[in-house]
Amino acid sequence: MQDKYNSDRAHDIEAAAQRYWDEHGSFRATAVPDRPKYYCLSMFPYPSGKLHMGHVRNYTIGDVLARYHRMRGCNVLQPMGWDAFGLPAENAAIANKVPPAKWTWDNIAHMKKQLQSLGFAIDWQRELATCDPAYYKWNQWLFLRMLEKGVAYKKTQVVNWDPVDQTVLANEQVIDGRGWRTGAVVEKKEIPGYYLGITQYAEELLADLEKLPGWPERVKTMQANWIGKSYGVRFAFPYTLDGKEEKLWVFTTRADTIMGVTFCAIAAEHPLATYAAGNNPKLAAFIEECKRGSVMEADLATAEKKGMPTGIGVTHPLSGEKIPVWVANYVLMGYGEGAVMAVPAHDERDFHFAKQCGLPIRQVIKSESKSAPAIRQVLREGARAADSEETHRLLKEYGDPHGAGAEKWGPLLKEWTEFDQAKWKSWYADHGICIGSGKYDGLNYTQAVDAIAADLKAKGLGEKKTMWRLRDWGISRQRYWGTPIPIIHCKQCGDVPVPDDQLPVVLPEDCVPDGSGNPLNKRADFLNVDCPKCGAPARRETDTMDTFVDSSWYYARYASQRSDCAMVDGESDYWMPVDQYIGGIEHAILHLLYSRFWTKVMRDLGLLKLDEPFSNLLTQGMVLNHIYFRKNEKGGITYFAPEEIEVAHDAQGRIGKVTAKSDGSAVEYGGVGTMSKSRLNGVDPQSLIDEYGADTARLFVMFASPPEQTLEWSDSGVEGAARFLRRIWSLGQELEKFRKDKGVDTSLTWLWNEADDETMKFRRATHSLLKQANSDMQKLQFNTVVSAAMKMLNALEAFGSHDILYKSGQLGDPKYSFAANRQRAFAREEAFKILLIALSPIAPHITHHLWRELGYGDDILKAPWPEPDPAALDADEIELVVQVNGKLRGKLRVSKDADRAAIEQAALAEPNVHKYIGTQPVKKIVVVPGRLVNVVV
RNA sequence: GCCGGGAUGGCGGAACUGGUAGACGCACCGGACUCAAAAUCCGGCGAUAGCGAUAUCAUGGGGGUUCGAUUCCCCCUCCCGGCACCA
Repeated sequence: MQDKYNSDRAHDIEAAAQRYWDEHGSFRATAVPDRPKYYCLSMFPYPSGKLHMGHVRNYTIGDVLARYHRMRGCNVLQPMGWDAFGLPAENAAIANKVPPAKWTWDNIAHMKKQLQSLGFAIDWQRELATCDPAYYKWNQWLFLRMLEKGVAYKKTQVVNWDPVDQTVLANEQVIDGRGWRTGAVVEKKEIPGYYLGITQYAEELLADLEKLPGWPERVKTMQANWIGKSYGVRFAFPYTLDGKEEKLWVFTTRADTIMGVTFCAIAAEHPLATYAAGNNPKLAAFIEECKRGSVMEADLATAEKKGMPTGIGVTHPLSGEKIPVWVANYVLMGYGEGAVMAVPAHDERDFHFAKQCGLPIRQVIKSESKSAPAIRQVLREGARAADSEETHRLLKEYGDPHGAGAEKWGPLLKEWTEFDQAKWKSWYADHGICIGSGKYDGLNYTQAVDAIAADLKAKGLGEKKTMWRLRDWGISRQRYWGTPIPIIHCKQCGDVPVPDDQLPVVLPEDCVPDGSGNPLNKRADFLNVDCPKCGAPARRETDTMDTFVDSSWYYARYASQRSDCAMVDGESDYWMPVDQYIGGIEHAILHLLYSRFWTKVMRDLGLLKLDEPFSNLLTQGMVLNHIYFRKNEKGGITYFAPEEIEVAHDAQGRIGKVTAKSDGSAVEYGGVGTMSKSRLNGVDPQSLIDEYGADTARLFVMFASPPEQTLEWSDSGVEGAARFLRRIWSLGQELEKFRKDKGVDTSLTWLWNEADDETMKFRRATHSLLKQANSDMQKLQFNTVVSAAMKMLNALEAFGSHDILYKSGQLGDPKYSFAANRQRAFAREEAFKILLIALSPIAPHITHHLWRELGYGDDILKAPWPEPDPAALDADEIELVVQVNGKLRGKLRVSKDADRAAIEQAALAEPNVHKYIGTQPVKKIVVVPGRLVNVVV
């Protein structure tokens, strides 16, 4: 074995380990029906060119889990692939005049090499790229099945349209109302496109979130908010137009305020607005203005309230009053009915609009007492809660809820829990008792909504209804680099699906987009086809699918034999669902929601046998780095890369003066932020691998912070990780050297009766650290797993060395008996093995190497994961903490089965305890077994 | 505005179901080795007082429950993230 663990050594052993895994097919996954499986999946990367630090973090987390579960005895599947369609390839093509296909495949080749150099336990035989016709064929195939089922359909939508590029722009590509590339004023345009009926699954998508205890709460709430279920009443305002009876439908969640309606507001796109504009040019102009506005929702939210009267009046369904109808820019055509009842007294938007336009405001709700928090506190804590005026008042009025007042509190309690459970958010702020509402006066929210809904229903003018925020998923993109939508447009037959036997519709790969429109529109060979129905010349659809389609089911494809005859096969029944999915929080809604939807569709088509694709989800935090900059006189900012910076520290270790290496003058420190090109604070993982090797990179990334939190980059932290590996190496070298030199038998066995106390203690430390590491691994808290490994190494080093143990060729430091020395040697070897195994998922190369060098086995991957030895953890004596009035006053060693009385007595006998008790009488003694004694005086 | 998550030394972060706050690492300080530096090794390292043993104060702020609170409850401040004319 070589002396030093340096960069070259690391690269050598890493390459050798990777070769070993490759030659042994170590990570090939085969379905074995009876074996427990673990499907570990990291979100596949977009092949942008090279890996970034986020990838390293993401895939290291996945790899640690894959290796850990494998050593725990699971049959592990960890695949990898490429989310290879998308805009960046087109932009690169425009910039470099290279076809997107070539650019993409080149990037894939490079990034694959980088991934391999990190030693991930990936089954590369299952690799897939979504731009491969063999993959996207099944996008097309499933799309056609959806069409048949009515889950996919065609409709005309309003989009951002760049008139110069002749293409649809995503909301993010519209900057200040102009196209990001052309600078042309973006138009709102209605164009036809294909939609997937995700709303048909809204109820299930919401309800099934409960089946996902292994998902982070925040992701689930984000999805729930996105799906946006709201309960309310849909009802109509009748009116007469040109002698005909018509109805203006609206939706409201606040039917209790219906008697406060002073006008109705409709969206600019509402049919009634179009009608009213017919003989009102001013209104027509206003409607045009509204339509031209940005479709970005955030812009809408901040826009000023504007509106115009239509001149049309409708009848209030309950009071019979005449209500004017206004066109208002704050009403969205896409939600509900595109029309609302306006109650300025109890709705903020209506209020602002009414103020702006001089419309009347009528209060119909009296706020209930603002005592909800107080009620909550009283109900929870009873009579003790009287710490505010409000709780005092309530207690005085009703009595103790857990005592005499229980009966009076009953209804209040019931009401409160109902409100709480239904998450009726702003109960005390907004909900209240009806006033000025005729027969509804005195009713609370629930009662009023019930009564009003019933009355509306009786008149045939409305009923309770559930509304969703979720909209159907538009998948048509006027883009080249994506899955072609398998439709042929025929003059006679209309939109004809491409027959299954003609799939895939292959995307021509030699196109070079020039930035103006979709190049497929210029490809006669692609465009012109015969109608599959009538045979007449027809035109192929040139829109491609949203790339989120590609990523909605790739996990199921990995889990199958990737055959040309089936989208997925029986193998997926074995592997699915994904046991652990790992990826960025930025996918919390779109990708994860689409995938859940897609899985349900595939289930309904009999392709998959599960409701949810991902059992457990880990959303890893972003990677941050320090930001350094200097402001120039004009206010511009110049950024400095961290390696161009010199940081001075004061005697306390605080950051002092920060200077640029180039000119030695001061630079400002801007804290930490995400790694970005513009701020020059990115770190290329390749440079890290080149300098230290993969193990150091992996170790640092896992140690620096828990996986869900942000990770702050630190060069000295990386150095620290490398230092730790060097120490492990030296220890391994010491163990090996001793064996070679002394030729001593390594097959020692543990004989507890030969071991001395120090050895017992050392072994106890080792096994309790193992216990901690195991539980942290289970909790996915890898930073403390590393910390446990570091503690093991510290303990090992402190315990002495084999050099001393085997001095002069005989087994023994003369201080100890021969037998005791043998046990010391055993305990060290055992601890080192445990350390290597515990560390192996995180730093697989060095541990693989040392395991073999030291003759512990052929392959550390085949070593079973160790469990702590209960006998080692068992101590005859335990240490108890002694407190007086809850303050630490001393420590106590007692026998492990000392009884309460003995412990109390021993505690009272402590001199320091005496000192603090003094002459005060002892009130009571709290004994927590195995932990502490607290003497209360 | 609504929803979610946070706040612990100079820094990243530990603390199992309420039980020794600050593990582990980084930075910093002192020492050994060295002609010297780096590397390595040994020691120190929350604040205040004290030569010291030790004491007091400390987990964003205020209150509460408890023998005991970083942990549970109430109120407040600040930070981060998501959604946002959703009727």
